[in-house]
Amino acid sequence: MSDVAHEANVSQATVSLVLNDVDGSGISQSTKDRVRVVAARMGYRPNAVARSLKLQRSDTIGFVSDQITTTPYAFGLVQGAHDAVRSFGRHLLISNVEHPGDVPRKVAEEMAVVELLERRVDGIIFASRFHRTLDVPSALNEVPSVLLDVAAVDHSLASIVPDEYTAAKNVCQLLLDVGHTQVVHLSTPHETPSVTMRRRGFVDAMTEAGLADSAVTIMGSGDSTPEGYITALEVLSAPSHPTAIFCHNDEMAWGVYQAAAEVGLVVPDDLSVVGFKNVSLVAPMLRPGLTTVELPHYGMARWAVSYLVEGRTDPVQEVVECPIVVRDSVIPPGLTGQLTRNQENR
Amino acid sequence: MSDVAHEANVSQATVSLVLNDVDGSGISQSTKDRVRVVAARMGYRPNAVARSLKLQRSDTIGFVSDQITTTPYAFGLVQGAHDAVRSFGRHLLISNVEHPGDVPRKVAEEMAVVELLERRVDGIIFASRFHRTLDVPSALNEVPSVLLDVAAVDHSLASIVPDEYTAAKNVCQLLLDVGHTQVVHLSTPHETPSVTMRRRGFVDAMTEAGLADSAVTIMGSGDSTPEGYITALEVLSAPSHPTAIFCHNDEMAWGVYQAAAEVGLVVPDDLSVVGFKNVSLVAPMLRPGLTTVELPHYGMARWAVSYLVEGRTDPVQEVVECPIVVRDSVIPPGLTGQLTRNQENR
DNA sequence: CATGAATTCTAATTCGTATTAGCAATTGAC
DNA sequence: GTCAATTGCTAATACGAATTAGAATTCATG
Repeated sequence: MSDVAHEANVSQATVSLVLNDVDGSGISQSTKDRVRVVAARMGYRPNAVARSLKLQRSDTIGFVSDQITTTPYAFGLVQGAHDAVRSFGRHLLISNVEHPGDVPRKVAEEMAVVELLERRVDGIIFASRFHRTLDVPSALNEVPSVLLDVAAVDHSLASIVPDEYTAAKNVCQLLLDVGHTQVVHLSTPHETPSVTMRRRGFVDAMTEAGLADSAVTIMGSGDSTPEGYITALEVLSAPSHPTAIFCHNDEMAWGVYQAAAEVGLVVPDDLSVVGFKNVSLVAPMLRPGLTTVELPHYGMARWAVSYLVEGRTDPVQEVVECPIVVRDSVIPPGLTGQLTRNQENR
Repeated sequence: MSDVAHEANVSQATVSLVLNDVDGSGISQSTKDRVRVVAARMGYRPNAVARSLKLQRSDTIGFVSDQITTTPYAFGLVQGAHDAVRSFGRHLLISNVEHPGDVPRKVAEEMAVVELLERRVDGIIFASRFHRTLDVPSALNEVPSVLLDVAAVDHSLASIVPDEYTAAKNVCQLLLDVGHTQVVHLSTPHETPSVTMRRRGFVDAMTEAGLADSAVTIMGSGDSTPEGYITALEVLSAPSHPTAIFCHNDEMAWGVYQAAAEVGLVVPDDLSVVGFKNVSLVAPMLRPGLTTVELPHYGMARWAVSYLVEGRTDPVQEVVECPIVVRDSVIPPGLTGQLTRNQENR
């Protein structure tokens, strides 16, 4: 900047005033033009580090997560945060806490936050790959922060989570609406909010339909495709099998498709299936397309960024609706044979 | 730091010397202890921005990509870069160029790089979601840079790409080794290095096996699962169908599985299938598990980071080997009925 | 022509740290 | 008791920009 100033025969202050378009600076148009031309000619490029130091603001947001950058699951979160941040002219500093290695997770998380604070981020988004309850790093209180998909034990920080309970209830209702009465919930043996809320949504939907007794929840040994397959195989091999299955997630739903094919059942003719999460690599690729619940990760992350950029600090607890994505895996029970499978599945 | 200095009755310089453990500084042990205690008690946290300004080094690496952060495909690249960077005590500034919107891609890329330069990153990794040839932003020359999965038109920058040609040749060889002679390559109508190198690998493997005449490459209308399905359906419905299919990627291979099921063919009994990319959400989840090629994205990204951290600037053109991941989708042709499908597929 | 007002610019300071030259006090040697 | 060497610390400066108080010049007015 000094070089530009010298070359344009003005002071460094003038260059700063011109390039930042400070109004009320009273620089004559001719000087402004001259400075701009010289700066362009010399290829002047502002030093954001110096700028940050002076302004006490880095135009950078920290993003701490567990496995998000690392897995193909919740990349909508990073994507939303990244896009939103860029649209505000800021940048994203990502810190993934995954391999705790020798240090316990809690310590690793705290360290990640502290490192971001040292870099003077203007705010921090603390995200989880799935909705869970956490004892959140205390250093988060030193800067505006938002919890993404994380239910904190105390509610002193703003947070945004999906309404998985209502979503689960709604997809189940969708099954009930077309006439299913024998619905099984294929769940997974974890006790995160994600899991329990989906279970509760299922149970409540069934109960309200007067089907409390037939609301069967079955626990697989995990939440992946092969685990869904194995569990579904048992369920579907039994003499009387359900006419619909509500899966904890799309991956397990795929396992259900595989198990159904194995025992000669056709989806959706003999078995309706719904998933959860709308995994882009799975749900739309299955044949027939899987009806599922969309977790609005992208929008949630955008909201989190907006919250920080707007300078808010109030501890709102946002709960967002999850839209149902209807595809072709649900039809009324007992329609077997009435539809020619190959044709109606596009 | 001044506050700490004042509280410990020393100068700011002393605090700096102590906290940075400068050797040869000649600070007495007692003073060191005192300073450290005071700093800890006051919760002193260094300002990385000021540090960067003074040291002319940000300990930050820029990561520019097209769709990586955004899609579940090549997340191994971000993951590797992130982990490597963290292990060196640095941070990653991610800039995804995707929605060019009103500005052309080239301009958007150049802008992304320039923004990173303004933030004084110590180096830039310029990555692509898939291996392709690009006219790379010229601003990359102003800072140490590595091209990841990008073949630049000129070779002035270091780059690292997978050896897709050899990998393709090798998987095809694997099919030939077990006895297949009627092999079809299911490709996609793009002309990126990824696509052409896999095609060439296929053709060369076939030619070297004396099967040049039966080396059939079929182009789908795209590279996704449904597109693979549609194309495979045609291929497999023909009176005489191949005994093995080499797919451009895992997603298309899944489409082949679906098409096979549709026409009553069993994988691998009636049809062997190999994919490419080892997509974690697909290849291991298919039944039978898909034999495919692993693109070593994680390791490539780590290499790129190491290159930058080591301060290298030589324009190496690294080409890395892609391991084959053997699962259960390949067996010799003509074994139909000899294996009981349900049992051997785990 | 003097005075005040407006215009146009600059000098000086600041942000928080790293680093070097050098000062003061202590110790050692004779 | 003197000088040199050593120990232990500090003052001062720089990094690159933003910002403010005010200087220098021009203009308008009576």
